[in-house]
Amino acid sequence: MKKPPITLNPTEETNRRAAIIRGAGRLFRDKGYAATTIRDIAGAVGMRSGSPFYHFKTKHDMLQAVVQEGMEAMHLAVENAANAGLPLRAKFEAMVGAHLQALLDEEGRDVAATLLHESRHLDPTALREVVARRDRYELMWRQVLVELKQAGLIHDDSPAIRLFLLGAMNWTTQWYKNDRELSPQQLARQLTAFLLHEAP
Amino acid sequence: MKKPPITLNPTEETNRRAAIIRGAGRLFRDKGYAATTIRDIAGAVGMRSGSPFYHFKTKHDMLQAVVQEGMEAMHLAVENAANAGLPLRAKFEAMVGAHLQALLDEEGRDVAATLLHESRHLDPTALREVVARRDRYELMWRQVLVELKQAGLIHDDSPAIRLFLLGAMNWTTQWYKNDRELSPQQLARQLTAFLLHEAP
DNA sequence: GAATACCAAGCAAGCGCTTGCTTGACAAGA
DNA sequence: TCTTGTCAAGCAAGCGCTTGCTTGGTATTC
Repeated sequence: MKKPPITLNPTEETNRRAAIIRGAGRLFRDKGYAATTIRDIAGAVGMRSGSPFYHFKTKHDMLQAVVQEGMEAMHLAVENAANAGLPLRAKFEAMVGAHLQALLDEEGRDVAATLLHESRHLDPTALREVVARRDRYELMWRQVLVELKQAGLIHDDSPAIRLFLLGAMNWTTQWYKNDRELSPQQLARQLTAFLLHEAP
Repeated sequence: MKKPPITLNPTEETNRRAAIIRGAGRLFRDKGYAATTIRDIAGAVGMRSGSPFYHFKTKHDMLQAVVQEGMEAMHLAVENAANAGLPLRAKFEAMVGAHLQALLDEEGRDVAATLLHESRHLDPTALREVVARRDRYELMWRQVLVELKQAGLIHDDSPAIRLFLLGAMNWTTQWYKNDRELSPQQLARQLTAFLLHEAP
């Protein structure tokens, strides 16, 4: 049905749809989905209030697009870290680093935070998709925790511990400032060492 | 200015102001502040849409009251645990248990979750108060982490580790179900043992 | 009869979204 | 080369509805 005249680089600034997703993500992260108006989003990309609806059917669809992008980015980043062929301890730290970087780095932190904090405003169908994908994501963490326990590096790999770990990482969106001295990778090193009870 | 006719038990169901706070807290937790309407809140306590304004000047004031109650409950619970004269390890577990219980138990979980997730909708003045109080709250955690390190039970008591710990606990609001087999106290025991690297 | 607690009704502003129309770029036909 | 037609992209205007909040009135209680 759609046939763009020339298939150019989709990251081009000329791609207005992507610009709307980025602007919406930014606003959803800053003020929340419900408190963000279409006029806010349109203004953020230099449009008038009716124009975003040329690219998206509803405001809800914009949220869905932002969340989708957040899921893909996080899953991909951690999957790459898990499959890089690293030895166990380094793999674990790399996964923590990938999760934190996707969550905190300038590029991508808006969509990731929207995924974490605004998914509840999705309709039931879209929410089910998010939950299913999150379950697949957590499988990777379940697996690495099993390996860590088998190696004797931790003593508990139960679901509660996995959720505590994910919580420790996800909560960074609430306190991490990008102007800090600590990079996401340094944070990952510090958290990993602490969890594995390594002496300094 | 306000002078209640009889200072009776404030948990009495006849205290409509407290009922509004509870109902609002419930809704703020479930749908978020911005997505909750005055009509929702009024309906939750059996009023018409204009009546809550007899007890609160604005919707924002309702949020402020809910957050205030959440802060007092959490601070008091953990403070009691910290000052109960327990030995170090037991004190730490008691503090974790108090924090989790305030966050997860039926009574109080709505206001606590609102404190954690909706404070950003407060105006700058009210927000400063929340931040100041949170800083005093975190002092208690900073202190116990220092003691744990001195005792050799952990190897890192830096700010990042403290924030990771608080994040692990705070994120439970996103996954804990009250119909679970695990109570907040059991969760506290499990998390404490894991962090202190205790063998099973 | 004053104070308390609420209701019925409604107002102004803002909301998501729709509509009819304009604009600039591009390609094809004469 | 000039016209003609098409299309993506967006604008101006506004519709119907919801929002937070106000107002005037009314039971009930002391």
